[in-house]
Amino acid sequence: MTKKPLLILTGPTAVGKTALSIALAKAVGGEIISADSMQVYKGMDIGSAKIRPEEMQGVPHYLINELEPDEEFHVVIFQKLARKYMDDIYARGKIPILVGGTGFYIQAVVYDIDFTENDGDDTYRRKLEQLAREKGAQYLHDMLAAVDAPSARQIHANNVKRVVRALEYYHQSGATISEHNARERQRESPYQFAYFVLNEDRAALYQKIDRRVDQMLEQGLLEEVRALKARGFTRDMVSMQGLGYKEMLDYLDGACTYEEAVYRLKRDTRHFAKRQITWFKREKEVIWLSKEQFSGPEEMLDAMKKIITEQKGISLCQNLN
RNA sequence: GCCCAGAUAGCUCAGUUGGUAGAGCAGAGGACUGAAAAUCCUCGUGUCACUGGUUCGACUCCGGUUCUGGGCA
Repeated sequence: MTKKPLLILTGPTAVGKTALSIALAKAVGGEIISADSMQVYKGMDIGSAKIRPEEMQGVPHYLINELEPDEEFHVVIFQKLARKYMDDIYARGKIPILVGGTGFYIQAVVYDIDFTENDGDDTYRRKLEQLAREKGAQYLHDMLAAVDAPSARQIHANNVKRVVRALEYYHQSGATISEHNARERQRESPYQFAYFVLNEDRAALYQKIDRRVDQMLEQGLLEEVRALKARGFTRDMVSMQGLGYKEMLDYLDGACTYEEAVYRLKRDTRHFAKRQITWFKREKEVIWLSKEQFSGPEEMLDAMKKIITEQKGISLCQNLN
């Protein structure tokens, strides 16, 4: 059986994924699944730079506005839902396009990473977190070293989240996460995929980020966050740890000045973009699209189509959007 | 014009009794396999404003010059 086609369009925040994704979807007969950890939440529009309905131009989008900000969401849920939507899209004879900046989510789908060994009960995790607070990060790391030395060597003691997860994995599966990771790393993708990473000159990207934050503020980011706060959403929720939300919440709570909040939002968004790029550099089989290499969007789109059809052997849909 | 305080890494500043310098931030690189817009790790040579002098040796002491704050006229 031949592998099913899958297109991926990603890149650092603010690079221009959204606009290109619509053009790509229309050109190949695709439907878009958002691979974004923040755009799933309803009411978080400005801060997450969510695509507006009128910008979609009739291209179907999934995993946008599906959850309330206090609902649970993480890779495993993402993977499950993305697969479901992909099946629907294949059934309709269309090509799914993963669009978004969350590299971890993309990896989970593209390489079909196995996450089934966990039971969803988080009492042990809570206990570990409590231990870390009381006895320190080193204590927890020592616990890990006792049961899974290779993981302990790979994970820095200060990285409490990683240490907790490794211990949790061992507790629930009886196996070590280091072995699991090594195994999953060998996986071959079940898809015939083209993984595009849109990128541009670093200085230009940083300028765009600063400008986009200013635009978000003009569009009413503060009001958006104020409304979320009024509905009772707080910093301990994953959604409220998103860029733009945590900083504005700090300001609204009186923890810092407005200027300080804006400064941090810009700075941390730049840091985030850098981390995203680091992730994609490590990811194998990616196709880098540097904006500087093309005269414009049309030329870039032509190049993408060529790679998709000729290099990847994916045939486009006859009934385009 | 006079008095005082500064002038050290892109920015904000440390620098002990003279032995050619170090933090935070910015920036760069990296990790990541159930919080990932999260979490974590690594990376610091720069005419110590300029210029004379004292000294074996000056960012450090003394003189002068320039500039920047603040004060007094």
